[in-house]
Amino acid sequence: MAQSSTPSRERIVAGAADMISRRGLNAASIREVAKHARAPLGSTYHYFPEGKRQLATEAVRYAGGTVAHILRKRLDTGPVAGVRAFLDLWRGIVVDSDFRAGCPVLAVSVEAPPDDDIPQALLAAAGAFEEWERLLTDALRAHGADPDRAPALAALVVASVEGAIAMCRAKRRTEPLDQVAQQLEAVIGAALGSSA
Amino acid sequence: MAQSSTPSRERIVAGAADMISRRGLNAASIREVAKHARAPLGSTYHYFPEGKRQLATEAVRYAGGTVAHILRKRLDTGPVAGVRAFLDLWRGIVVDSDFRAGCPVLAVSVEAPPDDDIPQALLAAAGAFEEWERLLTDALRAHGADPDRAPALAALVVASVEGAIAMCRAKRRTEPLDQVAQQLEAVIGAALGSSA
DNA sequence: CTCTGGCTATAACGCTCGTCATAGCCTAGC
DNA sequence: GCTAGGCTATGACGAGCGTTATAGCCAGAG
Repeated sequence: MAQSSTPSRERIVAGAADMISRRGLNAASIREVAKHARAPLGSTYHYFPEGKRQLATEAVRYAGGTVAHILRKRLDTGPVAGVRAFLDLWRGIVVDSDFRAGCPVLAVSVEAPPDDDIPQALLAAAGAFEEWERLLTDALRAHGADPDRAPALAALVVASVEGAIAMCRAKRRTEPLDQVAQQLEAVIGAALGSSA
Repeated sequence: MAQSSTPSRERIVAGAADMISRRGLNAASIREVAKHARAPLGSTYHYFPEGKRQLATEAVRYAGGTVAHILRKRLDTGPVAGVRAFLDLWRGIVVDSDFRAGCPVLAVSVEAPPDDDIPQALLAAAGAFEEWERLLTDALRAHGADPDRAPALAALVVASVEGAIAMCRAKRRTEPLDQVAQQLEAVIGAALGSSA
């Protein structure tokens, strides 16, 4: 009995999310994830019997949930503050890793399964995007944005931030995230100012 | 002597770009690329003696150049038309492939090399992004946008389109690209209307 | 103290990968 | 016709992958 209470499992998931965000889904091997989390390889298949499919899915859900949590907290102060926190979060990850880490949700979304082997992780990625968009949409509406335009505006925010993360990695510069931050702030400010 | 004149080489590069955009950089194996281009595996190393590094780099450059060419043509009609063409191009690729293909430049930007093995392809990706941004910036400036704001606006366009491509793949829906298209059109329209 | 069961350790399986080497084809130039 | 050289064909190499199986450890329940 005695059901573990291990931090092992969570460490593996978090490590997998980090690894995926750096190397991509395919190059993030289970062996490396286990070593990086100081867990034996056997434990990986003990905690995640469905193998890499399950591990990748949980890693995406974990990352999506973490970001959503931060987003939820900061959006209380208003959409502009929330978007700023969203951007700063990713900026920090990119800079702290010296442009080696990115967004695991994006990484999974870009690498398709061979045929349709790992659609589970893709579903989790879609879920993460949708949750972020939903949070942003609600905040925009609550602060006077046109309710009909809010979802598209939220999609613009998520899409541009994800794209900017990739661009920062390629350029090894934070310029894209900074430019996107600046423009998004202007756009959202205008959208809140002129509510119908 | 007789230097080939083969379409083989270009077919391999184009096929590699397509494969990378579907499976990602790591999962796009040279064997599969060769088979998909109906070229023997040996030829791959004949044409690209530096191996996968070189092939990936040329594939990114090829894709970047193709998009830039289309962008250049359509931006003559104005930034709004150019952005629309940019979005429609990617929308077509995503839809025609049944949400299996994406942007090879994005794929390369998301998957880092193990240590710093393939920075060449990353450099090519950065170059592609920069060329697209430059074309958009010039068109925005030429049509009355604030010259200081134009580069950031161009970055927003590229980032949001790239992010939307990934989101469409995850959701298996074109909604993100459509929402981004709609919002970008509004933002650009406003930026052109109110030039300082 | 015993024993149960969650976790670990270790080794192996088949497969695919990137890369290289070598021998052969087959056209274009003399 | 013959020869040279761009391209092809074939097969092998070591390494890493995901996955599985089996035996062993070791805390905690009885």
